[in-house]
Amino acid sequence: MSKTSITALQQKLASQIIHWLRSEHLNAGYRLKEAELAQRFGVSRTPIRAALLYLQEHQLVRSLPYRGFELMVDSSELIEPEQSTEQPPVEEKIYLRVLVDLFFQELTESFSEKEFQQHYQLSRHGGRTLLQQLENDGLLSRGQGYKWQVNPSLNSLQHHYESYRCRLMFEPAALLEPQWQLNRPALKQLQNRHQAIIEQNQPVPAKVLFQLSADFHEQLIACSGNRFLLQMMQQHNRLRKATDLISMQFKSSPVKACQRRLDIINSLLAGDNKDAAKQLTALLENDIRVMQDSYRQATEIPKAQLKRWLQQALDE
Amino acid sequence: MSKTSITALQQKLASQIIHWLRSEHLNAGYRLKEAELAQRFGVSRTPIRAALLYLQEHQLVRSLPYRGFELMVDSSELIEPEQSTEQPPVEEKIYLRVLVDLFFQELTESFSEKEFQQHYQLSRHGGRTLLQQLENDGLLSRGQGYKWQVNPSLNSLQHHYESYRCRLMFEPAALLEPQWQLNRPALKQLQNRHQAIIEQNQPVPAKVLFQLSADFHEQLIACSGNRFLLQMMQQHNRLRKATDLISMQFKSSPVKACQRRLDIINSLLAGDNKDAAKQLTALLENDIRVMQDSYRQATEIPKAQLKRWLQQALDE
DNA sequence: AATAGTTTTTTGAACGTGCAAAAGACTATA
DNA sequence: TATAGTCTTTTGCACGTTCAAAAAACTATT
Repeated sequence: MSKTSITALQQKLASQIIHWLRSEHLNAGYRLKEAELAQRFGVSRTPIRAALLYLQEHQLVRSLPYRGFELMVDSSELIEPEQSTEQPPVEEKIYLRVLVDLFFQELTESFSEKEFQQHYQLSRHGGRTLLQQLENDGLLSRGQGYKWQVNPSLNSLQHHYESYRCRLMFEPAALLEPQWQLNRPALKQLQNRHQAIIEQNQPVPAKVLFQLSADFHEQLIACSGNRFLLQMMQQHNRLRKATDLISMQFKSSPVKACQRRLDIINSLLAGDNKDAAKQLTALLENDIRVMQDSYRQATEIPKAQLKRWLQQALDE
Repeated sequence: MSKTSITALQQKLASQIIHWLRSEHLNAGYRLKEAELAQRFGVSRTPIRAALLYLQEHQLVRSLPYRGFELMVDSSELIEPEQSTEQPPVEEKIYLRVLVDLFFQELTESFSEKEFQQHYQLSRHGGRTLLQQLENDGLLSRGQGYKWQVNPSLNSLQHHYESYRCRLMFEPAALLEPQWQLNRPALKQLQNRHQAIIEQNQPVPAKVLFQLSADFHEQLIACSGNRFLLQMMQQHNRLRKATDLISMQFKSSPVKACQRRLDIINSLLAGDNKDAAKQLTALLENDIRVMQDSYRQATEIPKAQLKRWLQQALDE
């Protein structure tokens, strides 16, 4: 089995093909046609072909020369082959490093693009892209001349406070939108993930807890069908990751947090959005307090200690 | 008087210097020191020097060799020299063209970066930047492979509807933020601009009306001191420009619109934010109706006609 | 005719280069 | 010594080039 290299697009297509097969309940023997798949997923035959060859390597399909590819197992048994080295995009990691440095005020308040690149060991292109992203998210802004500035949040407490005030406006409101539409399967899934954590009474990695929270908020907003709100929610999730992970070192009552969210999910599943909105408001207000407390406590703890915690939370 | 070329930064610094002189009430004879100014504005001496030479060309300062520059008029009489060719950035014009094409559904739903560049006669770099901007604003999104897609707003009515629903959540709420702080001079200025239009009973270019509306909403949000909200408001102002200009061809009751906004300004100046928030909600709800009506009417009018109007509105 | 195999063309990300402008070091003059 | 004048280095933008991969055209096989 030759380890053919595979690009991101090809990976993605392979995955899409599998999901599609499953959603159509197709069984062994089904003939996959390159052209058809290419059309369906809006790409040319080239990457589809590569994806199929990749699936063939994993014994999921078989090439019938000049007649297409044949599905070799029933779709119900299809399992997406793990990508060899589950690569959490390097990009994101560095974004997090910047957030951390901002939290610890370890980014000189004014610096050039080059300094930035070197500090984070980025290529010129990568540095540029990241700076743009950070500017977009309101963390940095172009200074005069060749300078970049850390946005004068002084400490980033103010920044996060503003983020929460903003969320407090649109998150509960989103649930009450006339166009809001329950996505039952997605919510059920969230429900399960929460219940699992509550029941299994063991410690869970902070990273996982954060992801759960992020997915929760994002999913709720997604149901509003409003792209602007969703985009905004994603931005805020990105921003709060570093501080939230730090926060968790202080409060660490994951069960309680899960329970709050679970209550909201249940209200939504019961169709009582009004109640859910109220609970969501309370949840956010509570989060603000926790965040502010964390900041206060963080000042009383040696930086080195905090960093060690954070590093640990990110690694595990 | 040699017409020395001047960069954007130098222009900006010249302008900043003048504003600073005015704010400090400095008078003729004051000695401007390069190093000091450079420090104050966070740049090196090089661009400051260029800015001062530029001001010298306009007889506002005079170089005293080896001893600095001398202010030649009292700051109260200082007038910022007009930049020769008031250049409304080309970039923005093309952004608008794209908005228009989206409105008229004249952008094939899927295209490559190159096609885009060629269609709008952009350099590769310019095209790239613009696409990124449009992606950021949620109008386009990367498709698979080499494709870009127009976001499936089908018609962009839905898109604008979502934009308004979003604004309806955060604009009135912003006025009620505890941190909201009246910026009296700015609001007074807005008040004047509105009154001028109401009193002088002549037609005003649609472009000017739009800018007034945009500034109004932006200023109100700016008082909340919340960067996220401000950023969002700016995004939405950018997005609605094309459709609003078209809308104005239908309703064109600028006096009424100005009066509504003026009422809100007055409420705010009187310190009654609660009332202002209510009025703002009503205003936005009204705008939604107008927008929807416009779309309906637009379908009944030949495209060519609509385009002529729009072009006119943009040109005048 | 339908479909895959093969080849050619097009695309866009990454990297390099040149240049104008900004930053910074050094010098000259009051 | 304080300040501007001059020179050198650094910076980042715009543009060009390269290359893997996607798109598209063409050919071969059933």
